[in-house]
Amino acid sequence: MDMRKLVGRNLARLRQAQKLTQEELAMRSGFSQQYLSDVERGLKNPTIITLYEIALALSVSHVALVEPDGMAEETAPQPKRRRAAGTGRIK
Amino acid sequence: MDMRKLVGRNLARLRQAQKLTQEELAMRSGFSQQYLSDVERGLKNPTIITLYEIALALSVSHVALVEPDGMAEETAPQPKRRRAAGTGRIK
DNA sequence: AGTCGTTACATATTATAGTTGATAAACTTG
DNA sequence: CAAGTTTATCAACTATAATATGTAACGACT
Repeated sequence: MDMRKLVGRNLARLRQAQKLTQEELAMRSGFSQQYLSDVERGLKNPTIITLYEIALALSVSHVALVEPDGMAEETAPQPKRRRAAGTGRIK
Repeated sequence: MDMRKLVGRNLARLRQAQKLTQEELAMRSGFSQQYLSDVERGLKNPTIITLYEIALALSVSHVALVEPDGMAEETAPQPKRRRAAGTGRIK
């Protein structure tokens, strides 16, 4: 299950349904057209606040952006989050 | 509408409903107890992948973590996303 | 073919998400 | 009440999300 792809598909579908271009949504949301393009193509892992603000600009519920859309899932696994970082404290 | 607080409330409620400690959820999810504590208290702005992985560890749908929970919204506005960054290119 | 509108691609930078370890504070239990 | 358990808090670090800018590629239309 790839959340980036799911959210991307939902976003693209909802935007197109409203006959909006990415540029128009960009202006409404304050995100750049280039960023929205990446999100729609599943290349970005947005935060929940970003999700909400995009939904707001689209006048839809943020839930609509994360709901399963009935598309067949690919066999590729969900991209994982970041790996291990610093020790958190100077030893 | 503060997404961080909403997700935090949903997470805490669902976790407690399953009688899980943050430590146990931490072990199941691979996130640290400290991080989950921050998320539950609305102090973190997780990405959609993080959202999904927490939901997976809780054996609930990720949608359950973002659904409105009927709590009265505070008058404080949604925290905004990040501000302007670099110029993107050496001029 | 040329033009226009739209989307995709590239790059460098900054802000912040997520990690880690330590530990204080709060809560629960016997 | 003391001890054990759970959650909250702090701080420093690394990885990455988001920004800004430029522009290539694509599709539609004349």
